[in-house]
Amino acid sequence: MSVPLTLLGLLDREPSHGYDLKRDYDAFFGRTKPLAFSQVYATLARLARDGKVLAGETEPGGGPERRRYSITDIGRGDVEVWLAEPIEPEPHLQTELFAKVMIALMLGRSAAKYLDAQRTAHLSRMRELAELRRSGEMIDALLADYGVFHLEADLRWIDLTVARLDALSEAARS
Amino acid sequence: MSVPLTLLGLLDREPSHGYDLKRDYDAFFGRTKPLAFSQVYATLARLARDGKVLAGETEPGGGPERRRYSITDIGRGDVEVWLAEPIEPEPHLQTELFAKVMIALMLGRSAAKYLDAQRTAHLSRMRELAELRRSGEMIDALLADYGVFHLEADLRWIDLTVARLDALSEAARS
DNA sequence: TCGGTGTATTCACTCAGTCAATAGTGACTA
DNA sequence: TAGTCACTATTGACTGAGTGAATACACCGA
Repeated sequence: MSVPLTLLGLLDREPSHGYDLKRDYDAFFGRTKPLAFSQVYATLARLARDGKVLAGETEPGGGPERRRYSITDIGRGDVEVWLAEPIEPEPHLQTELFAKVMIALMLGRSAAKYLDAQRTAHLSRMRELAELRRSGEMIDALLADYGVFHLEADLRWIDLTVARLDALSEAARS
Repeated sequence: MSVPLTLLGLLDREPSHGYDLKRDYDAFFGRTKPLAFSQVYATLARLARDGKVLAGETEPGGGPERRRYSITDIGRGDVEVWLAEPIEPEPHLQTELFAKVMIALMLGRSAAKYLDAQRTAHLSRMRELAELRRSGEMIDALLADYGVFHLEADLRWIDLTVARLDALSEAARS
């Protein structure tokens, strides 16, 4: 997901404190998996070290001391590049699904049984996402769509793989 | 991908050396992104520390010293559980695509332009995978199918998102 | 005998991420 | 009014994943 660049992007709107940054991140990108505070500060420290953000002095005020972070020109350049370049589309073809099937076949376990269980789990998750899509805000709906599309992709692949299991188990023995 | 469990799975076939393990891993799972030797040994060290593999003594022989690793009952149990349990289907709905679109909208950049570039990159990658599918072995074909299905899923989502860009930019400003 | 190639492992290091600790303020409450 | 709870805000110590460079032996060909 590139947490550093997402935080940098948020800081490109306006300078902010680690605490607020965490809240913003969660609101937009961390709905299902919120960012830990400690990770925000760890990331900010690395960004500051690399000259991409500037850490202000600690300023006392109503409450504990806080530190204002602002983006630098270098950081702004990074965001620019990041937004201009498309991400690598499926570069590695690496997948846990495939790994489990192969290892199962190598060890003489039933890959079909595993794939069946996986299909069930996928279908159940699809129902969850359908519900989220119906009940949530617009952003949730969009993310749910993303999930559903990829679950469907997995399901297609699972069916294909079940059909090719014999040939695959051949390959696993080599 | 869970490198530890994949290595453990390979070791569940028969004891092996780090070097050979790396070769096996690459042949089956690292076609596009091979595992570094150093990562194999680092992972094996952690597995040994946790009692999941047993590191043999260094044995001199024809060539440099080598160390034979074998799986333990604990390790075997882990593999069993791993193979029995389905993976979490799209649990986090976290995606770089979405992050870039949102950040672009927040900063007043053209998300449409980015999505267009991304679509082009995806289509080009699909042609690559079609070629791999045609020319490669059976395993490559299966992995290519996986990639193609997920690229199609992304493309559907990209189209959907382009259509909703106005509403989204509303949400990005909140 | 010199250098290259293949085998085999280790070391030192960075990045990502987690958990626990610390510390100030304000509000409620026994 | 002392206690503690909740909220704001950051730091520190640590683990796991992953990388690049270094080391070392054996064999082979020029």
